[in-house]
Amino acid sequence: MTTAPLRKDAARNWERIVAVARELVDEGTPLQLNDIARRVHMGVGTVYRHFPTAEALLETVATPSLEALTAHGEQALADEDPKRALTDFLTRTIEAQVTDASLSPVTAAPTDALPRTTELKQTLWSVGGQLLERAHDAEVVRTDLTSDDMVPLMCGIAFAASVHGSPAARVETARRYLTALLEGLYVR
Amino acid sequence: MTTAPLRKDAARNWERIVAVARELVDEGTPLQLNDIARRVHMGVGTVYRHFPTAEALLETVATPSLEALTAHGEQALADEDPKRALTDFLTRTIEAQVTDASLSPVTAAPTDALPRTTELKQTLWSVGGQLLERAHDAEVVRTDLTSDDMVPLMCGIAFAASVHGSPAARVETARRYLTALLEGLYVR
Amino acid sequence: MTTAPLRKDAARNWERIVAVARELVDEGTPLQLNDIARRVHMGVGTVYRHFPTAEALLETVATPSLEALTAHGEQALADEDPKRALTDFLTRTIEAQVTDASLSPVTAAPTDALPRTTELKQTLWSVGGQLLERAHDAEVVRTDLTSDDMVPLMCGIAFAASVHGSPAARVETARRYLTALLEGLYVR
Amino acid sequence: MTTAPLRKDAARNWERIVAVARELVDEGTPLQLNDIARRVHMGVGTVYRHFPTAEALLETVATPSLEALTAHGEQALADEDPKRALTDFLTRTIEAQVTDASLSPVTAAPTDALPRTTELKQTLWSVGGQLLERAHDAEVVRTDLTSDDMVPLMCGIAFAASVHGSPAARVETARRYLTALLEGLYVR
DNA sequence: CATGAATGAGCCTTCATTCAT
DNA sequence: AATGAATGAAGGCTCATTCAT
Repeated sequence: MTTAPLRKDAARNWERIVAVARELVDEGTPLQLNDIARRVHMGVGTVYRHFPTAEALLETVATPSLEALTAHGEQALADEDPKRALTDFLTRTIEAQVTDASLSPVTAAPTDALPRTTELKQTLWSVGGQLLERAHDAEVVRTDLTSDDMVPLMCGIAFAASVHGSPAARVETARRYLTALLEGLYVR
Repeated sequence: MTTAPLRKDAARNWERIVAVARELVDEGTPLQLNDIARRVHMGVGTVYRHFPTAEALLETVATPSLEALTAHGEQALADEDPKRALTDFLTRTIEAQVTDASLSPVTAAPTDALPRTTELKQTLWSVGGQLLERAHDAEVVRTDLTSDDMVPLMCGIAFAASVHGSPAARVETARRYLTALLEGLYVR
Repeated sequence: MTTAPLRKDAARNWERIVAVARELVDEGTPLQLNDIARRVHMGVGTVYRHFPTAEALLETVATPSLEALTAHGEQALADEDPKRALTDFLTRTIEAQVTDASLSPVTAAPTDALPRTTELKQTLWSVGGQLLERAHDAEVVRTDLTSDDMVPLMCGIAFAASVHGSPAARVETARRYLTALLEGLYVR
Repeated sequence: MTTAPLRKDAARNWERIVAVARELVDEGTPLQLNDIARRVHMGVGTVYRHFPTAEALLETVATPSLEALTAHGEQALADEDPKRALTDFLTRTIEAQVTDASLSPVTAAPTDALPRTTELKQTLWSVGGQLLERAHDAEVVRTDLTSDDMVPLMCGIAFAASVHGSPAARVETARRYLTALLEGLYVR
């Protein structure tokens, strides 16, 4: 589904690489294609064929989360309460960022390795922008923050939660920070 | 003034190393002791003698900013208006973080290379904590954020401002983000 | 034949590295992987791929001698004369130690880099132990030296022969020292 | 007493350097003049002035032991029993070698840094040679080992005792090895 | 004499990437 | 397609020795 339909064995290889990369991301190990090749018992060349750079692999690992976020965002657009819609969306975004270590670098990167990533990120920004705009229009949020600020702020909160916190407490911490920010964001 | 009085020539070398390191930090180049030795035309050993690790050098570069922040914080403690004191302190902190690239890593690091750094960071946390506590007591801020959250939040805002923003606009962006956060923080 | 069947070109490289290492050992030069890479005109990485540490390379160089000693030891076990068997074995061991500079460090090392080395050393100790035990049983040797003393004593004699002797005379010297020791060892 | 009478403070420095070097030798730390300078709180230059090389310092550390051995040897020459005299001398030598880590390298070194060392070593060889010769004349030892073999054999035994043995057991082990060797040496 | 800053060769090791098989 | 050997630049760090102060 990435580009061209892969042969069955090639597809299996692709899956195994991504699966192992996912594990590495989860345990905080940096992705090194050599390392991964060893772990999946393939030649480096094979790994390079599937993923020309470590970034491409990382983005592939992040893709499901990005897709899920996008889907949620689109559902939120269907919510008739603009404030709730925005809050839900941002909460999910933050939770995902804090939970999935592949998201922060991919989200914050100024440039992407895969077109699919660019596409997803744009959709996400767009959805976020629309949600914010609706909230603006409904006069439930202040107007000095724009849709361009959504991504940085979410990254910032995720980052804040990762400073000095046990990984276990991160989700809770991030929620608190988001709450504080939202309190500031909402018109009262 | 750092530890022991250096000989005049050694002091000059120390200065040159720190100066070059400062430039590298400003242009976003990672500090590498070998690299620095080449740039200042000294043997690696000389650089290693002055700064046993890259972290020690980075902290040395960051020290003046940390000292300035501490000084400002202590002035803020003298302000009789708790809200203004806190706002001023946080604003300065954020401006410094965004302006001086050496601050973020040093601030966020769980462990320090130099005792002086530890000392300054502790003072800074302490001052921030006191300012927040006063604001609490004066009932001008919400109580669900504690002094332990100050540092992460400041780091988060600085990080947020560095995502997707031209360096030029960063100070302004960071101020806006801080304002939003403060709006959420302040009791209304 | 070491671990996995290597590709032809890789095998050739392996051979060249070991050959050069052999020369260096013979001329008393310490093994340094960088140095070897330069001498065999390969990238450092290639040498590191084949031999992760200098110890691993040294043990590889020593392996043939260890194998030969083991084989001789097993032949000696077939000798019906316990005294002659022990004498032959120790004589060969000493000659090898004095002749091949890779043996002493590998033999004396408390820990090994390659499993094969551990295996060979254990076999060797075991064979030596059995030969000594037989001699004990036949009451041809004193009982205050045990099989645990064989290795140290052989190392000691080899070391003694290397003190103050021209390399040329070492084998002869070592034989004389072994003779003296055996005279003391044998019951009379 | 080394070369020229030192000024009082210089003498004190000399003593401190040697004392620290002694400790390092005892704990198995290699002698590095930089390291020592730091430990005795002197400039490297000062240490270098007193001891131009690490070898010179090591020999200085070893000197008292060498002197003691020499003295004992000369006493042994006064013993009218040639066998006992030789045995005593060799026993003491081995015990010293095993006990004092500075002796082995100095004894085994083909060349010396200090004239005093050369002198002491020669005396020691000479005394050992005389003791052996007397034993020869009294027909209590075999004649295929000569005085030139004394030093290597003592070094070898000390080395053997240091292979695979807990430091605590070394003296005892070395004594056993010496006994075995002497049994082979003595005419029966 | 004492000091200790400076030197820089030299060793170790890693890793992204290429390319022959 | 797959393999994995080879590459070598790059970075890290140590330490014996010199020499300006």
